[in-house]
Amino acid sequence: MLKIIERSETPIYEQIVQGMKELILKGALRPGDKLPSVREMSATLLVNPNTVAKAYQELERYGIIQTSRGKGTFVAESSAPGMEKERLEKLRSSFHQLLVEAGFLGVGPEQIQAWMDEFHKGIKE
Amino acid sequence: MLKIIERSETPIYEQIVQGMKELILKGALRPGDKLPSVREMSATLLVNPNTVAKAYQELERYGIIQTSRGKGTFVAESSAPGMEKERLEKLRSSFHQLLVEAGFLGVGPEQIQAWMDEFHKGIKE
Amino acid sequence: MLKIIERSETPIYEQIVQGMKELILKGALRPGDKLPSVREMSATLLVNPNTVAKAYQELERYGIIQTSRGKGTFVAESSAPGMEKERLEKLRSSFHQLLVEAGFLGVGPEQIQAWMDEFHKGIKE
Amino acid sequence: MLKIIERSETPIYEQIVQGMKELILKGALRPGDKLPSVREMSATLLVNPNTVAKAYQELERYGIIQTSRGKGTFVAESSAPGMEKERLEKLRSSFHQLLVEAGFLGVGPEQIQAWMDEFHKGIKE
DNA sequence: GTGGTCTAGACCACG
DNA sequence: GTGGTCTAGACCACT
Repeated sequence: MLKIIERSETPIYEQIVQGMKELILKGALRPGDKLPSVREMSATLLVNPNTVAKAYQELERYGIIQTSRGKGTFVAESSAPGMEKERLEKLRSSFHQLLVEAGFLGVGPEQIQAWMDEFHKGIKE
Repeated sequence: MLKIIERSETPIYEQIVQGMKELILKGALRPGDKLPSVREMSATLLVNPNTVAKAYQELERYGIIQTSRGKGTFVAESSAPGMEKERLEKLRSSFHQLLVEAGFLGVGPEQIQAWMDEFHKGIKE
Repeated sequence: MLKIIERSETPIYEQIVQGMKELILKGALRPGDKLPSVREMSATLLVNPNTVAKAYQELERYGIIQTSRGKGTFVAESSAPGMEKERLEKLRSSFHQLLVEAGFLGVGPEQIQAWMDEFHKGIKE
Repeated sequence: MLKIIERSETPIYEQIVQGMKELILKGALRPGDKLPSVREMSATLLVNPNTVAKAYQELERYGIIQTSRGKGTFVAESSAPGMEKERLEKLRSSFHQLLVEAGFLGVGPEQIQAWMDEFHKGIKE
């Protein structure tokens, strides 16, 4: 389900967070689904348990997953789109910088549009 | 010209790099233009000279600027878009992840499209 | 393994870079091998950690080594010879200049040929 | 006769030194020939006079040129191949490092041999 | 414990 | 005056 790139510059815990988000967004994980335990996950990903724990904490902090003591961790019922102003501004700024990078690599709006279309096809299934 | 956000999680030197890229892409800095000296820049940004130097070296590595010994630093003549496969793939993946984030924040394709249009208006001037 | 010449005109960090390249080329360091940590290396070479770090970063930029957060630095799996046109031209020009120097020192082609043979013997082992 | 690359990483004065050496080695400049004055040279190369002066000093230090007060500077009669042990060792070490670089760029002995042959053709004319 | 970033302050080569 | 290198010492994020 998840693939960790050991040598990526994005931290492993962040890769887990992002991977989970994507799985949920694409519907592979649905509200109420049970997540593998920290130990299981760390075993399958060949990753330090602390790292998985940190990822889960991050996800919980954003209300994306919930832990029920003794039962396990589950995808939260309402992944309420927070629309928090701060995070939104961060997103906007990231996108801005990404477009600058694209400009320097000779990647035009059409290409980005194409990438976008391709991505949203994967979501609407 | 450049604004540094102290508490940002993106390193200062990286902010300088990104800022310069944007200034060049927007045409505020043109090929052959002289950049402020390391010491000047460090004074105006209230940042350590080493930090500015690191940013300049990074920019030079990408062929975006060039330094002439004892004379100063200048915007390179042809920032030839390398179209390097590796960096391109990185960009693509960043965009992918950005769209995941957008999905969780309830930001749809239309909004992103709007941001994109706005950005490219700033370039074509 | 590495020897630093304090008074050399080539910077210390560059000497480290070159030394590591040689060790790898000769097979003393193989893909996947762990490099000494920045702190270790700085201790054994009697050099500032920042200097070692700079060398490691340079090596990483060329894809020769890779760092895993919190784990350490490793020799990259496939130091794919980029065959980048620019670096190749630089090499050629360096060699050209070296031959000029040789001419002035009375070193003829035969001597250079001999050096070359000796070097490649060290590699093919 | 000489071409200066403004943005090269090798200092301008060094480029002049190397260029003169090459001209002499190839026979374009012969013992006894008069060199352009510092002012002339600085004018034609569009370079700071101090820079040319430094190059001339360097060349004189190695006994390659000689200045006669009031008359000008001339190519020395006997560009005696000093065979100084120290410089020779430096050359050898430079060549060694060059071969390491070549190895990483995928440049084999044959290619280097070819470069060498080509160079020596230019000399023997 | 690992590397990454930053500061402060110093010296040097180049033009 | 310009950038390049180096040191010393500090804090932080990641595992």
